[in-house]
Amino acid sequence: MASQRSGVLELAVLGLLHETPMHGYELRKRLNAVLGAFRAFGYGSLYPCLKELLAQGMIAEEEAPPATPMPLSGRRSKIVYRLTADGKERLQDLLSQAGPAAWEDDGFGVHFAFFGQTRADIRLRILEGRRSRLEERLEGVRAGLTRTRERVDRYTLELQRHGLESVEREVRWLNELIASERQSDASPGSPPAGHRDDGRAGSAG
Amino acid sequence: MASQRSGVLELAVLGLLHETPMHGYELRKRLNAVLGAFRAFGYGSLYPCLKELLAQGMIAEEEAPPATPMPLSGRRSKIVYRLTADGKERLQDLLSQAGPAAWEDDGFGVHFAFFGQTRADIRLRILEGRRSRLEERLEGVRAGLTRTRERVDRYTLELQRHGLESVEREVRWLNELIASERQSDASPGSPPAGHRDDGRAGSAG
DNA sequence: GTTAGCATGTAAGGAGTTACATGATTTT
DNA sequence: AAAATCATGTAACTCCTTACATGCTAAC
Repeated sequence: MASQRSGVLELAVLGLLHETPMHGYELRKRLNAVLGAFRAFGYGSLYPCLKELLAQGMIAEEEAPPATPMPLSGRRSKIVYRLTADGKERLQDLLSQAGPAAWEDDGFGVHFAFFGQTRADIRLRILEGRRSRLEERLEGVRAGLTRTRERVDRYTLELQRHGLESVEREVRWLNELIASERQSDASPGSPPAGHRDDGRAGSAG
Repeated sequence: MASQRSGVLELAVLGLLHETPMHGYELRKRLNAVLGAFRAFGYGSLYPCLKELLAQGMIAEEEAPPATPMPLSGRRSKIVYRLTADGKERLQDLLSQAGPAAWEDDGFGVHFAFFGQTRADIRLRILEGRRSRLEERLEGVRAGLTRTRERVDRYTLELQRHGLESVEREVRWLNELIASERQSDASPGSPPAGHRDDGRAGSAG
């Protein structure tokens, strides 16, 4: 066990491999297509992560289908990974945690990306958690702004302005999402997203 | 010499102390007022940084003015730091580097915050560097989007959409800034004071 | 007289990052 | 056959985070 690598990468890898088996290089491209706007990972991060997930038994090398052209000898050039049962369990476990890790800057994007696999109540908690996190941040910055008796130069000010605006934007976005979530939650006739909403969590508040 | 701590914090601390001497606690508040929309630092990051900058001679403990109420004995409860000559030099050095460190996600905010201390040509290079960085990112994500023959669920899609929009927004912001920089650069008579007014077309949304 | 905020720190560790190294496969 | 891209990895490092620890000072 030892290193519990509970970072963004692990979740992202498990989540992507849950959709379909892949090899590392492809994984990285998908990774940067999905999360690319927020963060990027290099191979130096990915391969060690794969190595460890493999050691933990969360993923396994997929045996190549016999139809594929064997390179030459027994050595295959691509290593296709798939999620094991343990890996699926771990993924579900990670996606069920509605804590700071899920709504801080680092984690939010990845968690959101796999909301399709996440229970509706957890989704809501994460969205609300992030929103209040951002609102705290707004307050903090605004407090610093109003208390500005120091002469702040125009760049510092412009940065704060732009920062505030971005955060406000995200809050509005979250508001829409939360409203949308509540709506689909309240109407049992229409399923929330694309596929399955397994285990209903009783009633809403 | 040894550890050269050339991270975000160092620059931020040097930059803030250049404006006015402060003690650690206050420094952290200013830090999170200025950069709070992008990132936050705890005391566990700040104090070690101060310690090292002190050891390097970049900052020094300010001697308290005799008028202040001495606590009891020689022990003072607040430690006010000021920038030394070496520190100012180091700050200028850091602010003169128009490289990836200045336009990647981590560094850009801090560098921008202290543009007031930065040479005009460096400012422009950093702004343009960041813009092309973001444009690369846009291309990467868009490439992943168009090549989406896989069924992506609506959350992944919504995340990409929101991410793209945010990045596009920042690009537009950078465009305005760059235009503004070029303008003030070209007109030596008028200082770059006036912050952008509206009146421009386009930004409906 | 006790909470809340001010103020300063340390020890241990994590989650990637950077730079390097190598070979296969496809395109030009 | 050269160049680009695909594909996989390692070693060393770093900047910061988390959790902990302490005491002073103002407010209620």
